[in-house]
Amino acid sequence: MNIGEAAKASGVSAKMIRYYEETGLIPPVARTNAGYRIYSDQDVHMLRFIRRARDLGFSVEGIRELLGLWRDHDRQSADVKRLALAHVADLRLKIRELEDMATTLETLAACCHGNDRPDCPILSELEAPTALPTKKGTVRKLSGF
Amino acid sequence: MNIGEAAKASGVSAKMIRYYEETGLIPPVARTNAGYRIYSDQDVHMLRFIRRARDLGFSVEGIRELLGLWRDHDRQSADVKRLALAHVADLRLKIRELEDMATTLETLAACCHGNDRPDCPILSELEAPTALPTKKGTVRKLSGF
DNA sequence: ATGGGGCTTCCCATGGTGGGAAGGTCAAGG
DNA sequence: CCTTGACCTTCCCACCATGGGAAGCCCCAT
Repeated sequence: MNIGEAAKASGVSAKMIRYYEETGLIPPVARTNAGYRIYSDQDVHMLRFIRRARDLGFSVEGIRELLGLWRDHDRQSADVKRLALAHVADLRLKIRELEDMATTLETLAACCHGNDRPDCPILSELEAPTALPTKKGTVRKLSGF
Repeated sequence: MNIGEAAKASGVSAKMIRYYEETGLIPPVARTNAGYRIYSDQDVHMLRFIRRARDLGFSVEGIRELLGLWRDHDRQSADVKRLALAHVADLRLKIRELEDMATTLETLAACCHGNDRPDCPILSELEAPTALPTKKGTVRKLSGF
């Protein structure tokens, strides 16, 4: 199977497949005499695994660990669970950060007349923060997503 | 005021201040004979504005628009409100995506024994997705945050 | 006058992803 | 057999916002 077909079959773009190979997330595949990469159904299977993990928000590093466990038939499911729940914790943290931003902004917007006059509490608050419902002292750093 | 002092006073790192200047988010400031940047209280005021907007998750482009309105004393507060609410919509969308990922993973983790045996529904589902509570056909692309 | 801590610019890296150029290859149809 | 178009290869560049670090200059206090 060509890289294009593998891409279509797995949902991972050809560009990304090459990238994953280059960075060692997946092992180099066989080549034709002309240098074309050849993919087996097994390979596509793995690519779909990766794709699915990306869908769930795992970083490439996280996927590296997942793949390790996937390939290790002596793995302990507790390890997988730990990995998954750690990722959930990351997600929930990020969600809380975004939630705080959204509610703060909504509160401000609700105070804004939204008319043709220039006075606007949103800008005022950006100018001089007045300790609004943003708890825990301004999170901001989107903690590396 | 030196760039270092301005950074401390505004909460924006010196590196980022230079970057904002370079990319035209803020106008170039005056320099000493030796080429040192000099910041006025006004400048620091603007930097704090920027910092605060970043805290609320605005992109630099978004901030560019906000700054435009901020400087425009004939602005209409409706424009600010529109900008803010559009951003809230982005945030909420992103939140929903992350939420979906988290609940899917939690559901899977709940099905995993988490013991020393290798069988694990999390890996199974990554291998061959079985239409779990991920609504709306796998969002995945973290829509450009 | 010297030393330490600023400042300057410039380059590089991150993480995933896409775009595109230059060149080789393959298969189908004339 | 040759052309054409669709594929493949590698390589470089861009994004966004941020940090790290080097080389070199500058300012102030001792």
